[in-house]
Amino acid sequence: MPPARPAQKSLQHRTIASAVAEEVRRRIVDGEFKSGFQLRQDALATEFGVSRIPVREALMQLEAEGLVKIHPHRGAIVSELSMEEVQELFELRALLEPRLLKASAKHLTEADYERLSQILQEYSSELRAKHVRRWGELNTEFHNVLYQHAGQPRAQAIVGGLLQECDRHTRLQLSLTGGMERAEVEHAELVRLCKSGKVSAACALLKKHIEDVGKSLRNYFEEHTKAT
Amino acid sequence: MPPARPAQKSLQHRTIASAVAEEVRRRIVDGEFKSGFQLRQDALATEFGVSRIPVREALMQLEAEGLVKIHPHRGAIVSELSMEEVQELFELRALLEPRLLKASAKHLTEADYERLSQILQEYSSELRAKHVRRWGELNTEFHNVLYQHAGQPRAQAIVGGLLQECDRHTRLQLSLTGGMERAEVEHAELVRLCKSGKVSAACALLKKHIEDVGKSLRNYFEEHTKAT
DNA sequence: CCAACGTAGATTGTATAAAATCTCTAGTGT
DNA sequence: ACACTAGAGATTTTATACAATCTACGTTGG
Repeated sequence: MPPARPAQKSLQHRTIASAVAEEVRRRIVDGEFKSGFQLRQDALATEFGVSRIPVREALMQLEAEGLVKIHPHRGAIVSELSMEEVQELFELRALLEPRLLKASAKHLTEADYERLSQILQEYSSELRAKHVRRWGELNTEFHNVLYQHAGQPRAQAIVGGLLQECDRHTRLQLSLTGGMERAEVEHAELVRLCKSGKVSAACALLKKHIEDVGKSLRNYFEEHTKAT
Repeated sequence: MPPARPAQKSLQHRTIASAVAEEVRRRIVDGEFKSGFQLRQDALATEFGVSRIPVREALMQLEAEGLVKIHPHRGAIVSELSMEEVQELFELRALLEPRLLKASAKHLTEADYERLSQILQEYSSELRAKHVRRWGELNTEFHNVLYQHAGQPRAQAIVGGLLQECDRHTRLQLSLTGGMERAEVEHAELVRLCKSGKVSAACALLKKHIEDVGKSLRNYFEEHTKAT
C-alpha cells in the first residue's frame, strides 16, 4: 500500500483540472469570489501548485456551467448577472423542475425517502445558520435526489446548473430574511406530498416555491437599490 | 492594411481553439463524424496543423454543447443519444421555444422580417436538396432571429444547443421523408402569424411543429428498428 | 484450460517555455 | 492642449516535452 500522496490541497480527483474546477466553483458559490472578480490563471495555478493548463480547463468547465465568463485574450471573470437575468433563471427552474418531479416522483424508492429525511433533519439542526455553505450543498442534493428517476438526464443537467447559480445569488438574501426556515417547511411538505402519492399537488407546490423565492429576491433587491 | 494572413485552413477566428471547435462541430452536425466516433486529439491536431492544446479545448467546448462526451483518460467520442434522449431534446424545445417566441414576437423589427423572408426564400430555392448542411444553418438562424428579442439570453443559449443536436439527429430522416418541405410551409405560416400580431397562435403552431417533428422522428426510428 | 498478473504500446493529462495579444503609459507631432 | 502612435509590461494562448493512465496482449501459475 503506497503511503497517502502529498495531498497537494486535499483534492483527490480523477484529474487535476476537475479538482481545480470543484474548488473554484465552491468559492464562487460561497461568495468568496464575487461577481466581476477577475480569475487570473497564473494566480490560481500558483496557489494550487499546478500549471496553468488544468486551470484553463477548469475555467472553461465553469464557463459552461455559467459561473464564469471568458473573454478571449482578456481573461475570465466571475459572471455578473443582472436582476432580470437572475429572474430568468428562476423562471426556467419553475418551468423545468415541476416537470422533472412529475416524471420522477412515482419512482422514488424507500432508500430515496430515507436520504431525503436525513437531509431535512440536517437542515433543522441548529448549525444551519453557521454553515451557509453546507446548506447550499444540501439544497442541491435534495433536488437531485428528487429528480434522479425522471429519466431526463439533459433536463436534470440544465437544472443542476441553474440551481447552482440561483444558490449563489440567493444566499445572502436567504440568510438575512429567514428564507431558509421557510424553505425547510416547504421542502418537508414537498416530501410528504410525494410520499402520499399526491404528485400533482407536489409539483404545484414546487412551482410556487421556486416562484416565491424568485419574487422575494426581486423585492429584496428593489428595496435595497431604492434605499441607497 | 496588412495582406490577408496565410489562412491556415481558411479559418479566421479569434483563437485557434474556437476555429477547431467550429470545424469539428460542423462535421458532427453534418454527420461526417457519426455517433460513437472516437475523436483522437493527436489525429485532429495533425490534420489541422496545430498542437493538441487548442484541440483539447475545442473538445471541451463541444462537450459543453452536448455534441461530445469526454471520458477522463480515455478520450472523447461523438455523443450517442438513445431515442428516449432525443425525444427529451424535442420535449425541452417544445417547452422553451414557445416561451421565447411569446416574449420576442412583439419586438420583431422590419429588418428582422426582412431577414426571415430571405431565409424562407433560400429555403424554397431548389438547391435545398443538394445542400443539407446549408439547410441546417438556415434553420438555426431562423430560430435565432425569431427569439433574439426575448430578453432571455440563458434560455436562448440552451435552445441553441438543443437545436444543434436535434438537427444532427433529424437530418437523415428529414431529407428522406420530405420533412423539409413541410417545415418550410410551417415556418412561413409562423412568420405570417407573428407579423399579423397573432402571437399566441404562432406559439401554439410552433409547439405543435416541434412536437410533430419529434413524433415523426420516433415513428421513423421504430419502423426501421422493427424491419431490420 | 482458465484466470490473474504484468509488461509494452498507445493515448491522454500536465508542466514548462515560447509566441501572440491586450492594456496602459509615455512620447511625438500638429 | 489634444489626438495619435509606439513600446514595455502583463496576461492569455499555443507549442513542445514529459509524466500518468489506460488498453490489449502475452505470460505465468494453478
